[in-house]
Amino acid sequence: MAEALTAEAILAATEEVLRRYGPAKATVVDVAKALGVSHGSVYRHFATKAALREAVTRRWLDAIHEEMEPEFDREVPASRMLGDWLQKLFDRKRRSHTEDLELFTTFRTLVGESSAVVEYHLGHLVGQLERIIQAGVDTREFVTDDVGRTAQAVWDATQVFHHPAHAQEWGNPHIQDAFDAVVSLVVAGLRYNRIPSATGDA
Amino acid sequence: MAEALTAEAILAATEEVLRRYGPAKATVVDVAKALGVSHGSVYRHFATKAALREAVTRRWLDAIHEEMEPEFDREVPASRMLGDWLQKLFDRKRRSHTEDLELFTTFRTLVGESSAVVEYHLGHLVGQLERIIQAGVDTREFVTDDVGRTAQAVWDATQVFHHPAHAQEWGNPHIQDAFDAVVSLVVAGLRYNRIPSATGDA
DNA sequence: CGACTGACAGATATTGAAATCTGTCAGTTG
DNA sequence: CAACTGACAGATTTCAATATCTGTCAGTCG
Repeated sequence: MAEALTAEAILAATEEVLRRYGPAKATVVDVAKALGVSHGSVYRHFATKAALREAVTRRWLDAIHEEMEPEFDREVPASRMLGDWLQKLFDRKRRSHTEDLELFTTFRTLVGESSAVVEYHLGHLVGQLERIIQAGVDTREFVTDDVGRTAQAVWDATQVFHHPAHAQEWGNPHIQDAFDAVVSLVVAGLRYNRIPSATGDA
Repeated sequence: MAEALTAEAILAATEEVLRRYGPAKATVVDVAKALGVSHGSVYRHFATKAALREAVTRRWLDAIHEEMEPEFDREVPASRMLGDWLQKLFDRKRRSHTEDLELFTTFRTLVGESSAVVEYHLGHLVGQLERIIQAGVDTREFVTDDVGRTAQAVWDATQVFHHPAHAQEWGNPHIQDAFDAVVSLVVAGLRYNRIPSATGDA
């Protein structure tokens, strides 16, 4: 009674409950129980269970945004920045998959529930990629007609290394080799690539 | 009674039953019923239900091999062959997804059941890619230190356009654009790519 | 004698009744 | 009066009984 119930406290409790029981068993009643309040109170802050889960998902994804935010340094070539950024993303995903499979699975389920949040998240990451590629274009290291389109292509070409549907492949001992090969291919492509625009000419 | 029960007839009936009832409902009893025999007879030809399903899967995948077999023509540049091959594979997958979603889903389920067959299938397709890339290397159109490794990289980079886990994205109206962008990037990479070998130097 | 049947045991799937959960809201409390 | 409770209706999930399926094999048939 001493403290007022905040949205933040509910989110923290929800994360805890999700981690404990998994996405299939976690209920709003569980969250309320963990907070020592009635489940009706939770509904003062989140209109539905789906909204509550979505808020947790958004929080998790925002943490990734922040961690992945690229730092620009004129001394570092764009190809290096790009490789490091992709490696960092891959490492993060792979680590969370191997070190806490249960949480990873929970996360994947939640992500599958709120496509709007995910779309925003993906757009944000591709935006970071775009800025790195733009830096490469500015220094003449990369060549492309359409930075946004190319950033999306790089994202698409590396899906195997960050899309959760491919998580089981991340345990393969040769996966780092495969990653290096794809990044190398993509970087080579960026050095001399002119993607014909959808409406443009050759 | 006139005709003896053949493995071939059982496979055809199994395909029909799978198409009709889906992978979850299709039973060995259904297959036997469709053939007008007791289900015990089916077990004379296939040791288990899993083996039966696997045989159907192998058959389907073999049909893809055959259809995808590249034709070599010295007049056609390797980049064109590669693009056409990838486009053909993408079209085939996308078409089967949009035109007969139910069968596609059934197919995906079966594929998920027999990893050994799938591994063989993937190896076979990557082998076809390898031959195309080798043709490009022979004509100096492509540059690479390791054709097998590069073929795998091209495969990995285009997963979004053939891995069934990404099927829902194939309905996106901009998917062909995304495909073109990735293929263009990959082809540009092949024109000047030296993937540092795992143990080699820069 | 080789191809097939049909009854069987154990494993798996289906079903429907009971329990639990979600979302609402009139009422309680400080 | 703002924050919360707890009882409620309808939706969803659980669970145990029941039915079906898989895989085997002794026995039938031509």
